[in-house]
Amino acid sequence: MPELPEVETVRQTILPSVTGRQIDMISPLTPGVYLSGGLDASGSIITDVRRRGKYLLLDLIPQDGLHGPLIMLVHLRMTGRLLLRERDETPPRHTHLRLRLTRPDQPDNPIWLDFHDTRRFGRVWLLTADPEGRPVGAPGGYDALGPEPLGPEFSAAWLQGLRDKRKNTSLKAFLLDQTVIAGLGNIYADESLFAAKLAPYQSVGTVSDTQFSQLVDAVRQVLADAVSCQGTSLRDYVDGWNRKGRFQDCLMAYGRAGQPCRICGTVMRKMKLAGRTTCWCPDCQSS
DNA sequence: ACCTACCTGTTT
DNA sequence: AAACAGGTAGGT
Repeated sequence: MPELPEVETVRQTILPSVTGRQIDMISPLTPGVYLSGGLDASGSIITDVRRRGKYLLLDLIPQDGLHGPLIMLVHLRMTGRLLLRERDETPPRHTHLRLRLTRPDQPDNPIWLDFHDTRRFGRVWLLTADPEGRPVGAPGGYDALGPEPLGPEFSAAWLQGLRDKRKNTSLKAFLLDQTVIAGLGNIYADESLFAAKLAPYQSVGTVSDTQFSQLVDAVRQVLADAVSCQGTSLRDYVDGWNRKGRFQDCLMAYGRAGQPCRICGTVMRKMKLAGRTTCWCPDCQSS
């Protein structure tokens, strides 16, 4: 489900409700989903919610004075959700972790934050933080993440520097590689290539400097638009208050095979690339 | 770079 | 019954 715009929207929706609250109870409901590594989050105060690629990081300060800062690292994978609740209702099916959160000055006015995941691919890790606020011992992909696409290090120069090493890979596979760009998935890779007017099967080695520059602009534009629409809700995705996004109404490429291109009217096509269904306009994206 | 596995639910 | 779904890790 969630790519950068959806994860960012979840971050923004839960941030004001959880910041400053204390985790006064933590309930793992399904074995294997919450990996605490022997650490204990209960009693910690949540001081911030950050995002890196498709990961969310809840910054925690333990109150026992015995431990340094902790980070609760969350990856929603395909169908994960973080849901705020104002009542202690029975956890719905597929709820795997529940946090009870109170304000230290209002201990009798709790809210709950549930991790819900139909397919159970998602994970929540509890990790220590290093002095720079980075998680220690994060799962494999985290430390290898490439630049944030909406940040300054993501540039045509960065992509050009990868061109030789990755010359034979398709642009689609390139954009899905989290070490190249952190946060794109199947939807926004297709949307970015459409916006850049580049064919998804074009090999990286044949992309010009000008085209890389167009691609950088396209990725930034698409992601910024999708964030401002609070993400794409096709099936499962909702924000922290169980609300759908609106970007599904703005899709130009993803899921549009067989339908007319919204620019030129040509019938959109699809092919399998990097193991994922890929949709493109054979006219606008001819390269 | 490709496969398969991990899961459940929905659509064909 | 089979294919497919927003993702990633592990093996080849």
